[in-house]
Amino acid sequence: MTAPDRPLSRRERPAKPPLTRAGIVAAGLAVLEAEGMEKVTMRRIAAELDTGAASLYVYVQNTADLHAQMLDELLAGVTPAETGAWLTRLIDLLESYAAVLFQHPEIARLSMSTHTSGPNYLRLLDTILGLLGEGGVPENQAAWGVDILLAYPTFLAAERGSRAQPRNARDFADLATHVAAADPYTLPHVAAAGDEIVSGTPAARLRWGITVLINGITQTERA
Amino acid sequence: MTAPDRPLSRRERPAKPPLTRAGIVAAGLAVLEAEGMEKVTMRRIAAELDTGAASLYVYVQNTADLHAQMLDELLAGVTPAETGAWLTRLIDLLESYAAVLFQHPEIARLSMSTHTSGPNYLRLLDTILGLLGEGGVPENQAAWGVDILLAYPTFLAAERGSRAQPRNARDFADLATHVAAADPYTLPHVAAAGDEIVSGTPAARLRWGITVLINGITQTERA
DNA sequence: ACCTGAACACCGTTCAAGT
DNA sequence: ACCTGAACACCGTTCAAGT
Repeated sequence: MTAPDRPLSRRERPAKPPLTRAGIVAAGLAVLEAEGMEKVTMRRIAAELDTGAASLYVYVQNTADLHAQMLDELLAGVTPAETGAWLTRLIDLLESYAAVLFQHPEIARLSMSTHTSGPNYLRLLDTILGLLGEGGVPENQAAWGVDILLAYPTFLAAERGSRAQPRNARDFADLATHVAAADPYTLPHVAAAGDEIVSGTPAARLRWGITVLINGITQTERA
Repeated sequence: MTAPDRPLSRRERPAKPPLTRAGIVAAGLAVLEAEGMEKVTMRRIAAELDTGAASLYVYVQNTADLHAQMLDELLAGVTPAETGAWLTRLIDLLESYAAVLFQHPEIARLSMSTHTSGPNYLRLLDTILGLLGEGGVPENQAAWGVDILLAYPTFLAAERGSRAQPRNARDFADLATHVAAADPYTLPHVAAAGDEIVSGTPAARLRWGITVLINGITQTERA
């Protein structure tokens, strides 16, 4: 409405913080929180920082690089309890990892293709290895086991993260419908199991799943 | 070079097969095979079928719908052995599922966000439930277990599918580098486990992982 | 009913030109 | 060295107009 008829001088313009890699990642997370992953584009983030998309390329290699950085930043919040039995600490840690991913299913999806070896991810890996070691799991089983332990929360989150995601909700309802309508002749076992297949809250399935994985890792020797 | 100076008449033009949903899915798979997932776009597929992108929307709701359809089509090749012990048949089936996904990591990645409840997916579900039942696994454990059994191959394929994928290969090498360079003070367990973490062929890790999951599912009661 | 071209509203990334 | 605007080469999806 009251647009000035000349460009603002440097003194008058609101101070624009300098671009940094961290600032770009933070802006990316802000957009993610506010508008979801599909709005996390170079152009949108640049707008957030009051600049052009091209300017970001001084600090960020490409979109994949940015996404990996964002994921690692989110993992900063995943920390273990300091006391307690190794098993409860491990389950808690994995549930907290899952919680972060459930809040950001799009990032969970991304983390399958765009890996991070950022400091927070490595710390998480280290903590899990430590806990498995405490539980007496042989080192070679633990080393391959971490991968499996991190995979399942990621998968569950990607599959049905809680963020309002019309497409995904519809897909799952779709599966439920197909399972309910399964022809007992062509799909006898699906028809027999019925609701059981799609039953349970994500939290309940996660908890059981984590136990399954830990039991399996503990009890399965490597050839 | 020798372009005709008038449009070809209907008789002269090479016969153009009519558009069908199946034809569009097949064209999508052809493009996937030839040029990779990132080229599987509405426009590219339309070009393949000698038409415009808009024409596809008569048969396909949107990109997600198309992708789900493509995935289900790929699963047609995943079929179980007819004889043998339930355990070896189950392991074989999961390895064959994994093999398909390893050849199409981009589809594996996609299948996390875009679900299919297509006929082939449901058949796979049914077969696995049947085999677990044969193995004496209680029905409620089997019903939640299928999800876990299908998750791990998907995750592994998405993570390091074999198709030439410069970004992914670099990421994994990156992780290996970080693991190798892990500071024994801040990351003691990673440093101790060292190479072990990134060791083994995908096939070997997959086989051990499947065994881990089956053992866990068999031995973990549901509350 | 099916098909089409053109348009709309976007993308990531590069690059020459500025400071 | 950093920043910018403009350009390049794309996207998915919609829609009025044709057959």
